[in-house]
Amino acid sequence: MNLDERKKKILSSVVEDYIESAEPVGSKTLVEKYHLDYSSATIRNDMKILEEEGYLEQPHVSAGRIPSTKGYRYYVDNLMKERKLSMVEIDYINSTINGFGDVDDIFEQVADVVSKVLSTPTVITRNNTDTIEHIKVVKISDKLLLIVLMSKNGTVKDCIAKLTDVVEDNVIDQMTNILNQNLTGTPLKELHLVLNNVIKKDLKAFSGVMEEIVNSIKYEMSKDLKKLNSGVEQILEKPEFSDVQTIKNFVNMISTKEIIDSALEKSNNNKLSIVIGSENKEVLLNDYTVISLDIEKDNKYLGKLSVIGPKRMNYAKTISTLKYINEKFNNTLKLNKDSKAKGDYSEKRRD
Amino acid sequence: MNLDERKKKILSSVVEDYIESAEPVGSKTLVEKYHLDYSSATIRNDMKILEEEGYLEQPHVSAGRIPSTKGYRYYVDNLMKERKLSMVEIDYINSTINGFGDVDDIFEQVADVVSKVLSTPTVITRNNTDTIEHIKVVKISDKLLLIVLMSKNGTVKDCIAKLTDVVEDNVIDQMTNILNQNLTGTPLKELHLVLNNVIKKDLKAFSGVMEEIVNSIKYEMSKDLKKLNSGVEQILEKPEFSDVQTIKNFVNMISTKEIIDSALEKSNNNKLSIVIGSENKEVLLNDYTVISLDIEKDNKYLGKLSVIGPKRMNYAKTISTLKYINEKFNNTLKLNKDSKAKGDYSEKRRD
DNA sequence: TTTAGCACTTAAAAGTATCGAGTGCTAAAT
DNA sequence: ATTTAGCACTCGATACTTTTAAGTGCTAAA
Repeated sequence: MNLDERKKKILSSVVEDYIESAEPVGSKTLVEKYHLDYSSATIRNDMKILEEEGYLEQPHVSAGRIPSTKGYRYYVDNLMKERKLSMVEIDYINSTINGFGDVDDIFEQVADVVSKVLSTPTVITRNNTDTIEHIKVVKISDKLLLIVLMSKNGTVKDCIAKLTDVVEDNVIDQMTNILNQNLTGTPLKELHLVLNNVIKKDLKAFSGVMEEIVNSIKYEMSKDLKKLNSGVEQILEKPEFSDVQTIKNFVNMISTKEIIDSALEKSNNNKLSIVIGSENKEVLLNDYTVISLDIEKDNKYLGKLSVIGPKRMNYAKTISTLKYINEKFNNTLKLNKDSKAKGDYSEKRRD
Repeated sequence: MNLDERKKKILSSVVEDYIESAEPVGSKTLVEKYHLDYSSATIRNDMKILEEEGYLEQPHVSAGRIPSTKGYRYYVDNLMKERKLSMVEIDYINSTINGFGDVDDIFEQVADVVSKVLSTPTVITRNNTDTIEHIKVVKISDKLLLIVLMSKNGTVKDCIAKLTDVVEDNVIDQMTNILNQNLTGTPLKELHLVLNNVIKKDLKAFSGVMEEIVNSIKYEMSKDLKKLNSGVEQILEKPEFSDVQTIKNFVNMISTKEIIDSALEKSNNNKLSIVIGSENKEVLLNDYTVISLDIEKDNKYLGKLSVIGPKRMNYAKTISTLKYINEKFNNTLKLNKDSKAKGDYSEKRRD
């Protein structure tokens, strides 16, 4: 596992050249483009050793070398240099994320920007360890209720329940109380289960009304938290997508919820997770790399931002972009709720 | 423009065979597969005339014929037979559209189903002639307001405004009144203009608070009303997408907002609009057909549902699917608001 | 340990040959 | 006047062959 300096230089040059050119890298290229003060024959010998050790691969005998998964991994863990974002990139990010809307909206904006800066598809996943903090029911008209769900980490979700009959105001207040008593502290993930219990316990008292509300909440929560933010147009321009089958597989892969789920699952235990090529459990992802960063604000987990691209992606740029976004969340973005607002609900309800 | 019976039969057979097979149709195929009681030579003569008249095209001299835009147009206007949806299709549609959520949600479900049934991308556009009927501002916590916009046709939209300072309840009531006085009846399309005026007139009185609210509303309204509901995976399996350039162009086209806008604009004056190939103003759409249907309920325009596919799409099936959806809106789906609820706002406001 | 030199391998590009589906036209048949 | 059999012709598609060039691995010398 310990490579001498020259081999390290060769490996990192191969990785970087291949990331840039998408062409297998030959010994001559290395000598000329990178400043390796050795002859091409020497480099060739080293490359052969690097191949035998599993860091490089050769598409065919008369081609240059490309990095293997192990090669990328070594590069990412040991050789990669940090890359600062350029002012242009920073300006672009800052001017596009305006901070309007709820946390979901902002996440969507972020994913959009990231996919543009990196020319690669971006997946966002929102917080799923969050819990319900408070529920509010607002009567919009006689047969229309707006249900607002506020979570501990500051997300606000709302949905509309259509009633079949007119309901008295005090009934709504009673129901709101029931919902709050039963649901406060419930993880969003488990909300549907708890709601089933609520129905069983209290349905009789309020007949169809509660059922409507519960159904609406369930539907709202079932809407997919994972969104794929395009960038597909852009990735298709990359040279690895020059044959029809690759494109089809990629488009299929990226539209298959299960695959995206599996990709994101793997990264659960690390703040910054990099899963390269065949390190992905899912076979269809074996030619791709998934980089995810947990987005946090004030030590609260807001969600995961993931980038899916070819193995040959710009690792340094991707990572620094994600980190910058996380920084931005902590330093400049104000979110829906600041900590001082906590606990206000019970005292000052107006409805 | 008047074709004799035999030529009509030939044209419709060419169109239908080509829709099915995606291969240029030759005279022999026509004689054998369709029951044309003439020799292939006779058919060839007629095909030549149909080509001279512009209904058919020949990719190259030793190939069969494919329909031209004019040919498809004649087929759609004069020859196409109505096609009833199969029970399987109807069941699938009915079981997938559950009617939960607001009108936007239902439209999204519908687009999803349609793209699956037709194996082709579907675009939905929501109502943009609708007007504001009533605005409600709900205080969620000290520094968080929920603004609910109700439109005349029953859409409910809402957004969240984050305040920098705590605001008194009566101030919120005053602001709500101002908003309602100024905005009731405003077309959603023009909302941002009117909001600018509101800021100018009333900003001084309520400083930053109103600005926050107005910005939130603006942002919410600026979110794209047009959504592209995938189906891209499926369309790529069709034989016209067998070369990389076609796929890239298509993916680019379909991700370009301006192109989609232009496609939908054209259909503005008809309930059912069919724009075939080169009839599309936008050059990039010249190989595609856009079919749109205005969705209405109780004579209220809810939005437009559009399907984008290759010229070689199943016109009859597409049209009958769209019509079935419209019917479904009228017969079985209940929406947020029924007409009786109208006018309730002013009398019974609880806030 | 490094390097010059060279034979060798192979994918990709360019060129060539063959095949066959489908045509248009002519002349004969209805 | 209309229809049809017959046939030469065209041209894309497919398969096969040749050429080219990039890059290697090995050997022997520095």
